[in-house]
Amino acid sequence: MSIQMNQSLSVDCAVFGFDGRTLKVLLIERRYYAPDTQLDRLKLPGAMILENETLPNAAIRVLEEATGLRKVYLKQIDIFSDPARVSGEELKWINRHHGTHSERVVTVGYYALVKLDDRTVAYTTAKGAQWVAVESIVRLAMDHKQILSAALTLLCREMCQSPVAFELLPRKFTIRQLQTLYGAVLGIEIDNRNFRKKILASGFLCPTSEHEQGVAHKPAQYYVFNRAAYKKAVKEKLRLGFIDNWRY
Amino acid sequence: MSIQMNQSLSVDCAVFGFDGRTLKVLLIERRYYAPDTQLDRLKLPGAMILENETLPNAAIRVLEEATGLRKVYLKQIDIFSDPARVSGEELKWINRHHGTHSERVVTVGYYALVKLDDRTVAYTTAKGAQWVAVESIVRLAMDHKQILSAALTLLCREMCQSPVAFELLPRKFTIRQLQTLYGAVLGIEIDNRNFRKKILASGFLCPTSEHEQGVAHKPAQYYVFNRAAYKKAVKEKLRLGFIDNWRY
DNA sequence: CAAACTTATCGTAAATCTTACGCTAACTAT
DNA sequence: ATAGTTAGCGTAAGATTTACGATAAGTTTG
Repeated sequence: MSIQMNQSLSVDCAVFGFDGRTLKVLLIERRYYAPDTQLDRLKLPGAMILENETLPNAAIRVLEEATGLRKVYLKQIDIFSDPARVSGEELKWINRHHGTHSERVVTVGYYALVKLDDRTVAYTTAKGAQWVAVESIVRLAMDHKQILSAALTLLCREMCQSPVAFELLPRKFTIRQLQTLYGAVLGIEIDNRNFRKKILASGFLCPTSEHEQGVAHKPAQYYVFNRAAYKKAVKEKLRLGFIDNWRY
Repeated sequence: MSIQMNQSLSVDCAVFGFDGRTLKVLLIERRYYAPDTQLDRLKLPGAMILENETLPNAAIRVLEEATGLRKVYLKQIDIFSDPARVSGEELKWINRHHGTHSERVVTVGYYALVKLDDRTVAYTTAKGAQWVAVESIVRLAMDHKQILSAALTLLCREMCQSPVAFELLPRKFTIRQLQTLYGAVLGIEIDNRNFRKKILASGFLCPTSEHEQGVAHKPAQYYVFNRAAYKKAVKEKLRLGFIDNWRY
């Protein structure tokens, strides 16, 4: 029993985006130091934590580096502290890549939600990163597939319990877009009439004067998320419930 | 910009217990290495992470050391990674206490729920630890008050969304005990008739053949928590909801 | 251009759930 | 015996959820 030595602390980020149809995650190709090794090619963006930096700040730094965005929704997933989570070739790669001599790397997973607009897509692809449909991902470098799975589980829960969905949509969106997003992430079919009713009843959506254009059906109105109304509502009511709601 | 050196990773645990009236937390008195310093006396149980140990395992180790219990409900609260969260005298104390030379200590907070039975109380008090009513705590060593506050916030949420309350009660309990616990932790008054209805409707409680004895009113029946029924229910239904429940 | 197709948006009624609260039962303490 | 307490049952009003009908407003097709 001894206190550990040469351990490193890193952050890895699962960055999610929604293209209107499916949920995507940002992956980067890692540079091999030994091209003949059988290491997986794609990984989540991540970095070692720096001196005088909190973990959330490290995640923000990684996010800005990867997407060019400063204000993104960020949430911690979990800590991945299995002593063997990176070892062998993977550990060598990390030490080479970062110029460290770590025997162990504990990482903190974060997930981020970004709006997949042209600017962001241009920035990330210019950096050689890729937006990959989440369902199609089978393996990733190190234990990043595990981190991604944990991120997805948490995202589903968060989507049901707080208005994080809006982080994935443009500022102005239609109710149908919101519905499609919920359906895609949760993997469920949603009745559009009841969805609309429930969402509008919340009072968190403000209609704009704009409507869709050029769609092959009745054009839908655009809405914006009213964060102030949400925060106010949280303060007062809203106890979400195991065995349903408590509103005693 | 350099990778950090001499950092340590620790775990700290907020261990909660319920004595039938109020929520309590386990605090330990720390040994001073310089009795004249003005450091706070009480702290949460914690430890440095060992080589070849995951963080959850470190928390389990701390818990067993503090309470003698092996199987306790454990949940991660958050990571406390402010570079200045321990510094000056506090940092000196830590290095002295653990025989380290760290410049920085990142800690992972956990909260634990234990049944405050005679055996556990005897064990902890024999160790010099104390069960302190949560509302009465004003300050703690280092940033442990902050960790405790974060633990409480999370506990409230968890109590509403999953059946963690049973971890704080004896195996056999009355519905009134459960109600008192919810009321105490959430700080709300609960109508006993509706509470009973809601709890029983969940199907997660099994009646036993035993009843209270020697109470100055109609003796209540004892129930046990049916974990299997709960797990089964989770698998099927139960999407808890922002803007209420989704059951489409 | 009319018909077909698609989604938006409004409604409504049945079913289910929540909430407030009355009432009797069964104990102990006085 | 009486008062005081909580257990435990029930019920009715009010909200919410759910399933689904119907019309509106565009584009695409023939």
